Amino acid sequence: MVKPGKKTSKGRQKIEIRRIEDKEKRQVTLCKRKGGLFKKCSELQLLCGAHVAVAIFSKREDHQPQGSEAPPAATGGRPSRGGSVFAMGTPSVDHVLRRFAPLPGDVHVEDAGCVAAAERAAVEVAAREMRETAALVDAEKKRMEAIGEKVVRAAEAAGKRFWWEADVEALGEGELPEFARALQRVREIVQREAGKRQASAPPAAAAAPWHP
Amino acid sequence: MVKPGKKTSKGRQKIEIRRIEDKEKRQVTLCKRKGGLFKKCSELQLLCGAHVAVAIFSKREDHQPQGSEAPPAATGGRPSRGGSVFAMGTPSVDHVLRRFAPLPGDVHVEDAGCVAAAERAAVEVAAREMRETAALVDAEKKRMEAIGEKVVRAAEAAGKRFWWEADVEALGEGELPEFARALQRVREIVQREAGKRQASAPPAAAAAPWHP
DNA sequence: CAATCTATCTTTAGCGA
DNA sequence: CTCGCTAAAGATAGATT
Repeated sequence: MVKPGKKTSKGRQKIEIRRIEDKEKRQVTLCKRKGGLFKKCSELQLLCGAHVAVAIFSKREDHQPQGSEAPPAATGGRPSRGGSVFAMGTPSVDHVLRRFAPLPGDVHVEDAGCVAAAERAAVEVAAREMRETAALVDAEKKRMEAIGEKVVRAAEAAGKRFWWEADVEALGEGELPEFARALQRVREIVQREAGKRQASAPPAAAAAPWHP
Repeated sequence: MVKPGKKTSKGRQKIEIRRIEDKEKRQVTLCKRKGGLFKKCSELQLLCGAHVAVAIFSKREDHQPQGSEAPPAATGGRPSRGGSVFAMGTPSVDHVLRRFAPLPGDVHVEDAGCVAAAERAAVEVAAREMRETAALVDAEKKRMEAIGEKVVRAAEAAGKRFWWEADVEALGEGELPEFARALQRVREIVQREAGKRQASAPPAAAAAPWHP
């Protein structure tokens, strides 16, 4: 049955494309538009056969005056760092994975390969985010800034865009099997360095390596 | 003046979300929806303060029976490889950069840092694309496949997602200045390998390193 | 937070240029 | 590949559950 005279809602209202000040509204809008954006990506891939990768990084809203950097294991294992990252890759339909999500268990991997692209973007954005977050926190400010700066610098130092992109360019399309090989070697180096650092570094604060 | 009786268009028609078979329509739709998607991203960033990275890779349409692998330098310097990559990063408004675009000169860099995220995604997708393209071409099929396979393998070999992402995880948020250092070392290695390859490889076919 | 509902506001399919 | 036009399809702000 229809309900003739019941005009319940006001319908869609026009809004300016400026930052939504109301924290709650902003959160709701993010949630809704995130879904819409993913749908658009999915459609674009289906309609045109294009590959699409998208990543959304929401800043953490609260900048609670730190001091309670105690491992908030209660939240799910992930400490209070950045916001949440939502990413989607093609051709997977709506594969959403939440890195740094409040719930560590809600990650479903259907097609690791396809997700890789989005993952990359997500991590990159996350890295940049760290630097900005550092501006809010004060205790680890310097350290964080140094990290962010270094990462960015490494990119710029490569000449232009991103170091490995430049490499790909140089290699061209004809030859780059060595590239893959070097890639693995890199990983070893980085991990070794990471190992050193990890060994000498105190298990301080909220540095829980979150178990997937 | 209005033109009262002139109903020129049929207005938006409903379509199914399946691959558009008509090549031309597909192209137009890609173009339009790409714009819409970028706008959505821009709005999301402005409204919610979120960071967004998106990359779109359009496959090359024609799978012309190879045999004429002659350097198509006439097209603008970039050879006939993949399709086009359109990427956008935040907080830059609508920064679109066309990697592998037909016109090598139309790249404007406003904020390298912000674009990095999108760039990453773009390159990643491009890499994957190469492998698929290989399925069409026959002459270089094996070589291309090997490349794609290796890259993907390198990623998986890292344990999970992508090699450097895993590294970032391992490092946690507390320490990773070494990461940046290793990153630069990587670049050297890769470039050295690339140099070898380039030196020994013939200046064959369409391997023009497109000058930015 | 996520799902619904409704009345708009926004995007875009089809055609041309 | 991009841009303009028009009208219908689709997305979503605001309120509610």
